[in-house]
This record gives sequence, structure tokens and C-alpha cells, in this order.
Amino acid sequence: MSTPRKKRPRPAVPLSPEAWVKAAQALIIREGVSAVAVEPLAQALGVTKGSFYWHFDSRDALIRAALVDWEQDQSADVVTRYGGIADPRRRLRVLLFAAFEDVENGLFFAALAVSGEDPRVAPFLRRATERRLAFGAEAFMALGLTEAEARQRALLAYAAYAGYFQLLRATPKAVKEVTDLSGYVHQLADAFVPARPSRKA
Amino acid sequence: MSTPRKKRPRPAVPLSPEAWVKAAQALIIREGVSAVAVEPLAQALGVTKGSFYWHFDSRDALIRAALVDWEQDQSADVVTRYGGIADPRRRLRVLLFAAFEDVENGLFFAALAVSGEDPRVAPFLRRATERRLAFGAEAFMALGLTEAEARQRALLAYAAYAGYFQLLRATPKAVKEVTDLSGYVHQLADAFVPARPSRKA
DNA sequence: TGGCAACCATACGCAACCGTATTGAGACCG
DNA sequence: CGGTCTCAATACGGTTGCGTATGGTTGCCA
Repeated sequence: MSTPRKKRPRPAVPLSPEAWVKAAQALIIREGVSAVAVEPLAQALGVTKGSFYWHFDSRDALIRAALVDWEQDQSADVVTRYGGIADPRRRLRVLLFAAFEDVENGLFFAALAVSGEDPRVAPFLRRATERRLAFGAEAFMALGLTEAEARQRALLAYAAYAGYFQLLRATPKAVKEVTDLSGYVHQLADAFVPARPSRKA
Repeated sequence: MSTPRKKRPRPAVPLSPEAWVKAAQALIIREGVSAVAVEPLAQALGVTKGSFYWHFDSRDALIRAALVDWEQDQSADVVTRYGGIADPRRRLRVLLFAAFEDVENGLFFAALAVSGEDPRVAPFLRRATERRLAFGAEAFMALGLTEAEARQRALLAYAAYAGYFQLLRATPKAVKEVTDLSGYVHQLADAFVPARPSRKA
């Protein structure tokens, strides 16, 4: 009972919109987009709706903001990793390992895929998927595959990626007791990225 | 205005619990478990809640019934297809093709994965996943892989399966414009099921 | 010190949905 | 014809969450 503030304690530091966005993203990862509700979220942050509706126009606005924030991180990441690597084989393998390493991002994507019918989510999911598939197909074409082959293989690799995180999200136990993520990705890479001429049985 | 029934027309044929279960399953495929709501569902079936609560104790009971029904179809299917095939290589390939061919089932599974945190669906999802992974690992071990290798490869193949239907569910356009499902599965099978000794470059 | 803007609480109306209680219509059967 | 069983409509109360209105507290600034 040091400084008895008059009535309501008033949180030490005011909430920024970013705090709401981060909290929403964390919630999306754990429970999906539909779980982003204003009142429970406010309670978790130690405030009430009154605060939320000062920062945002609506629940939808918060969801949009969370998705936009994610999408921007996304593209920044891809560009960063993409720029340097010239050799297409190495590029693909680095991409694969980087993708699987970013668990947060993978789980977020899986959570979005869960709510793919949601009109708020759909465009983000579509853009992310198309961008990634196009990127993969391009890389496989650089390896010498025809466009049709490359797109098919990119879809395959991407499905393995998406499925992995879906399983990790839905039944983490079943996944973790099997592997050794690194071994998994190695298998994936070996199976999908055509090996160099020199290869053993 | 042939037979002017007194007041309410009374649906021609009474609703059975099965009708509710089927409707719930269709809804799960399209919009996920959380979309299974009694009143909208009743409206879609042309009746009201009063009917529903005669057949079922609660909304949860309906969801459980829908999941149980699915799970039983599942095991029946697996047993049917599994029984005959002795050659492990063929067994794996047949299994893969059969799995991808059953689009309904794949989409239903993907929808469940969406609601994996839901305590009502979690056990069903877990059982289905474990059963499938165990089956896959067993088949790969029959091909001569060690247990660790086999489980890893089963996880990989299953992730490709789950991811495919996740993508099909979330962004069908991106998937369909690529492939030719048959070609996709062929690639998958060729990549994961070790080829016979005789093999070309 | 008065005023204004930022930030938040409280209270309210509203909609969707769950579950219960009660009533009612038709079918079958004695 | 009366009873009873099946299936469904209606009406009600409760909960959760959205969005709005309004007012209160704090800090800054003229």
C-alpha cells in the first residue's frame, strides 16, 4: 500500500496498438483467428474494452492489423534470405531449412490455413501461398525442370512444409517423438532437390 | 394447395439422428467444427431446435456423434484396403493413391486439424494421426528401413498428405491450377517409396 | 490554473447461440 | 374413441461477445 492511487490503479505504461497486435498474433498461433475476441483479450492484457476501442475501430481492424504485420515480416524475411544465394540447389536447401527453422512463422501459417474460409484471412493466405509456390517453382525451374514439373514439385515440397506444421500444431506429441527435425528436413531435401551427378547408392 | 394441413406442414419424412450427423459432417468439412451450431443447422434442415434436442442431449453430443461416425468409417476403410496386399512396396503405393483419392475424407481430416486444440476433437485427431503414422512406419519398415528411418519417412509422407489437403481446403485454386493429382501422387510415391533395384538416372 | 488530448472504466443495447420447458400435431394401437 | 409415443414448434432465460456512449483520470501545455 505504498502509493494509494485514488480509484483505479491505471496501468503503469499505456498500451500501444502494437501490444494488442502482438497479443492477437500470439492468440492466433495458439487458438486460431476466430479466438481473437476483444473482451477476453482485454482481460488478458489487464484492461477493458474501453481501451481497445480507443485504439481500434473494431475487432476486424485488429485482425487485419495482425495479418498485415505478419505479411510484412514475411516478405522482409524472404527477400533477406533470397538475395544472396546464386546456386539454385543451395538456394533451395537453404530455403527449406530456413522455413522449417522458423517455427513461429510455420505455426502462424498453419493457424491461418485453419481459418482459410474466413474472408478476412483468405486474401492473406492466398497471397502467402502463391508467393511461396511461385518462389519454389522458380527455384526448381532453375534446376532444369520443366515448368509443369517444377510447379508440381514445389507443391509437393510446400505441402510437406504445411503438413509438418499442421501436424506439429495439432498433435505435437506425435511429431516430436518421431524426429529430429534436422533429419526430417534432410530427408525432405534429398528427396525433392535433385542430387548432383555424383551420388552414392 | 392440395392437402391443406391444419397448421404446420410437418416435414414429409421425420428427421433421424443420422440426418443431423451427416449435416454436421458436411458443415465440418466446409467451415470447421466450431461452425456446428444448433440453430443454424436446424434452419438448414427446415426445422427448429425443438427437434434437435429431442434427438440429442446437447450440441457436444452431436459433434461427438459426427466424429465417432467418421472414425468408424475410417478404420473400416483402412482394414478393407490393408488386408489384401502382401508386397510392401505395392501396399504403400496403393495406400498413397487411395488416401489421395478419398477427397472427402482428406478434407474432413484437414478440417479437424483446424480445430485440433478443441478438446472435443483432440482425441479423435490424435488417434487418427497416430494410427496413420504407425501404419506408414510399419509399411516402410517392411521395406527394410530401420525404425527411426521408417518413422521419419512416414511422417514426411503423411505431412505431404495432410499438407496437400490443407492447401486444397484453404486455397483450392493454387493447388488445382498446378496439378493433375495423379502426377502429384506419382511424384510423391516415387520420392518416398524406394524404387526397386532397377532404376534409371 | 484552465483546457485539451490521451487513455481507460463503466454501463448499456443488441445479436447469436445454448439449453429448458411447455405445448401441439400426427401416428399407431387398444 | 381415448391413450400414448414420436417428432417438432414456441417461448423463455442465460451467457458471451460486439459496439457505443459517456464519463473519469492523467499528463502536458499555454
